[in-house]
Amino acid sequence: MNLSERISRVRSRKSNLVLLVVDVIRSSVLEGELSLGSKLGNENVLSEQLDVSRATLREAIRILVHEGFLISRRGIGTFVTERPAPIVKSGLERMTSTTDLIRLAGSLPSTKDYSWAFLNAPLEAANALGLPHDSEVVVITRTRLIDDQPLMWTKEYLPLSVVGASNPMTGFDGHSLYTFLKQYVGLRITHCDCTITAVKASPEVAGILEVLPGDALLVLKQLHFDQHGKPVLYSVNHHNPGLMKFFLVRNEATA
Amino acid sequence: MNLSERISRVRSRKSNLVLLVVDVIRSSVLEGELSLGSKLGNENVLSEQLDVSRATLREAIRILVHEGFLISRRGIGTFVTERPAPIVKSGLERMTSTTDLIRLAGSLPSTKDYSWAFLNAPLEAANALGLPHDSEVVVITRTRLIDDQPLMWTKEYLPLSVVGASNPMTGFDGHSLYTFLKQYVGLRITHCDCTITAVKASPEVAGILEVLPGDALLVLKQLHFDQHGKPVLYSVNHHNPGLMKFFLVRNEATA
DNA sequence: GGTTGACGGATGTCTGACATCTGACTTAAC
DNA sequence: GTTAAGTCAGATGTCAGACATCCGTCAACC
Repeated sequence: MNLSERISRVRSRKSNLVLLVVDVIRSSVLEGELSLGSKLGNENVLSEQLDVSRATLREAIRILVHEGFLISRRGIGTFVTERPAPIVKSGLERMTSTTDLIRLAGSLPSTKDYSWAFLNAPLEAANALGLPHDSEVVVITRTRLIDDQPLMWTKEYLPLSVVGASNPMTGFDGHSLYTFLKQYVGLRITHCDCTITAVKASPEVAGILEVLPGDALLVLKQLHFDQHGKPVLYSVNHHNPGLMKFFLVRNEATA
Repeated sequence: MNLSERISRVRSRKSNLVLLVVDVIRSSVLEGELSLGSKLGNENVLSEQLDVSRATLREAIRILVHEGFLISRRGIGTFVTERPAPIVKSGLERMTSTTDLIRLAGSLPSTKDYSWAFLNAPLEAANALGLPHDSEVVVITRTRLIDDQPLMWTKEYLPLSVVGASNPMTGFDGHSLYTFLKQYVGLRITHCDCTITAVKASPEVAGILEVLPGDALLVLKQLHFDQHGKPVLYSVNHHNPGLMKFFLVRNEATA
């Protein structure tokens, strides 16, 4: 299936032609239809093939260049970046539901000790979410397991302005919070700011994750944003580094 | 200084007007001249103010939307994202020289205990670099300091096929290995695969980083690739998490 | 009071043109 | 024969103007 076939197939569905073109070109690169280092057709020809204007195509190319998939050289052409095949796609730079991640590894995901409560937000969470310091929030606590081994212990903070003060968690099945927010609250999490650090396991957390007190744990603190750019969820995850490592592709700075 | 003054000041210097406009708008957001959640002028007006065409401005806005700084709503306008804290740009997803990173934070970078030697590559490094198990490599060891406090302890493995067996490190000033590889070996590091984990500090490493034995350390293991997609450098970095946290923007999976 | 529809304003897209850079080729000079 | 300068085609970079489409507002209407 070539580029123009791809685009005509889904064109009717949605607005935002630019993002559609981005997806089409990126898919072609990832699936190997455009080989590494190869040259794209020139913009006039390509825009004709895709049946979009050159301006639209250029906005799409800008994004892909920014992502590191393409590289444009004035006077020469636009090329697919020469990088080896991504080893594990969906590294840390993409948000992935923990459930999916475990399934992808061929293992069995599960959850234990799920509970939620109204609590005053700790200072750290309130600051991140931009709430007054004594605000009440919904705090969700749970432990995620991989093949019945404790993988991560999570605390998630939801402002009442997001889930409402009465029956805030109705409809939540204990698995994917993203899916819950989308289906029952109408919020799509589009990105999050993630801070990574390491701590020694306290006796309580060690018990939960079944490691020794004092063992090193990976901690991810994440502030999630919805489609309007508003912070709607703050989470703190403690990981057992013996069971979970994080992977990431880092790119050369463009400036 | 408003936007148009900014742009006229540096316009002559460089090509790529789009990236210039990106920088100008992003700086305005980060420095607070455009407040969070505020609306940008409409594209026609703004392009006149910046003295660029609307097409150029739109390519710049696309990038900033993609980065999460702006959000465009059709029929309404383009707004600065409501992020509580200005992002430290150049997060983990971009490779940045440690020296630059420390300078950017307004602190003083330095190095101590620099040394290198020919050694047989440990299994882990040999596997990553695709070398036979008994291969000799150049191993560089050093400790990076921020304001004279130990920040990270690094071991870096270079195949002899990269630097040569005779006088491999001539020209290296002990600071930026990237710069050395570029200037003296002709290799540009374009990206790296990075694995993040956490370990307990051994007595030796604790002594080097001036933390307590058993403290949690962040470990980055990185396989660096050159412009041809070949692995040319494997590094293992131990970080003091009290002095260094890693930041990252994670995006929604597009598929 | 609630619904409908017109309207202004904003982003999304298209068209066609010119500017400028790059690599390759041709040509002239030594 | 070798080297240097000049020319040219082709590519991206930028520009200008136009129309399409979506959104919030508000007046008019039932």
